[in-house]
Amino acid sequence: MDLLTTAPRGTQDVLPADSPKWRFVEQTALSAAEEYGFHEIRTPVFEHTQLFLRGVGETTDVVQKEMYTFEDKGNRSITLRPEGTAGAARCLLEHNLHTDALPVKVSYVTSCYRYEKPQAGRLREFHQFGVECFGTAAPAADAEAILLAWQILQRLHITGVSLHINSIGCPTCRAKYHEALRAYFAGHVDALCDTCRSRLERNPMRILDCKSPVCQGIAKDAPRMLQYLCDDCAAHFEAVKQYLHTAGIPYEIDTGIVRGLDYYTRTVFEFVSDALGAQAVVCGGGRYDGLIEELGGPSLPSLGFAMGIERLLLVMQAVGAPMPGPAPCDVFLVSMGEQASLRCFALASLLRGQGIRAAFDVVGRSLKAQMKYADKQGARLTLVIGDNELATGLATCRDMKTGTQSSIALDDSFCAAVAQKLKEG
RNA sequence: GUGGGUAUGGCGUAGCUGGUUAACGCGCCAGUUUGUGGCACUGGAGACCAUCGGUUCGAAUCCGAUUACCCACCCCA
Repeated sequence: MDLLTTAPRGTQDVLPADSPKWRFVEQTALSAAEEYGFHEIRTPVFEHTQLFLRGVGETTDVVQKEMYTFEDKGNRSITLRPEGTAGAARCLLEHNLHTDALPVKVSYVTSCYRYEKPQAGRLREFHQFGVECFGTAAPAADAEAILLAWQILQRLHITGVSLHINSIGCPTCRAKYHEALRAYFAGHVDALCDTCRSRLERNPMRILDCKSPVCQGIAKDAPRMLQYLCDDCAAHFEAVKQYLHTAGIPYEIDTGIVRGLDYYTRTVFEFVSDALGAQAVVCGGGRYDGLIEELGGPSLPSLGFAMGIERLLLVMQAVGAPMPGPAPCDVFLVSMGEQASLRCFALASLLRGQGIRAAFDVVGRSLKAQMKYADKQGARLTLVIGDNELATGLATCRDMKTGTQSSIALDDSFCAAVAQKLKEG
């Protein structure tokens, strides 16, 4: 393997042909969020390791085996962010944003880092668009965030996604439920698969989601979280569903949804695509009422969600959603000879000053080769300038679509004349 | 971290019962039009067949290891 010409495992370059797609997705998400009152923040790529240990949870897979953690030269333990919420929460507390009118609503586009085994839709460096809404316990906020996610998917023309929601309760009722689950599965320990047996202690809710037919058979009759929700949690969940109903968003209750990050409480949701393979969750989020306090802040019930940009792009590709490509050249100035080249150089600059995408030959190619190149760049117009044109002060203008040619004066009216030609085309 | 698959010029592929100069399409460069693109035709550049090692008189073709990618588990965006 060539270390100099091969990017590290699980990373991806975004090439010129694709960057417009990225910008389209990011801008669509960010501006939709803005309509909902979420304003962009930018936080560091790395944070103190401690933040993620506390925020994400020490028992989670993400923290235990997937973080890029290192010591800097000042012997501080530093970690490349594995997700966006913890950093956003830290930012909120550090700048006392929560002392302003609540809720505080923020959005972001960030790169995240997780040391995982890469596969389709799963990278070591990946990008998330996310929003966080700090400081409200009301179910309307849950529904609003879900509606925003839904809106973004619509605007990206992503079809074939379904919304799955669940409530995992508050720490109190969840603990009771875990007990009930363990008691139930204890009677079937021997039949469970190896992974599920290890899940029994760590996270028994995961067993409900096991792919093994045997485990599924056992899990079928297991108690459900929803039965164990305390009155407050149950009422909250009901209200969220009511808002969703009002918004006309179709959803299904999926008791298998258990977010893998410790901070989640009550509402959790996922948007799942039917066009992707195993990594089909395109958006995931939920409520995290205890996180801010866990980080040393005040009690500040909050929620948020994140979308994987690479995954969004994959689905868009799969469902044939329209995506922009690189902007084509408007005008290509074909030059012959050194004098003409100097003139084209100046003229191109003038056109660019008017917001026209102009290019000229910087290779020294033949007229024919320049024409060919202009065509490849998608130029709508070519302007040929050689000794004749320099002498007469009239450039030959060729419409690349129709092939018709005309003259454009190389005087003060030049830019306006070119702009007019472009408008006609 | 576990299991399975794949690896040939820039891209997509053929060749793979081992045997002289590794083929095709697209792309790139040039010519057919010595001041004009898109089509067509002609020519050209570009690959020690992922890497390392082994079997053999001889390997892109067989074997092993490594790496990367893909798929599934796990986990998640």
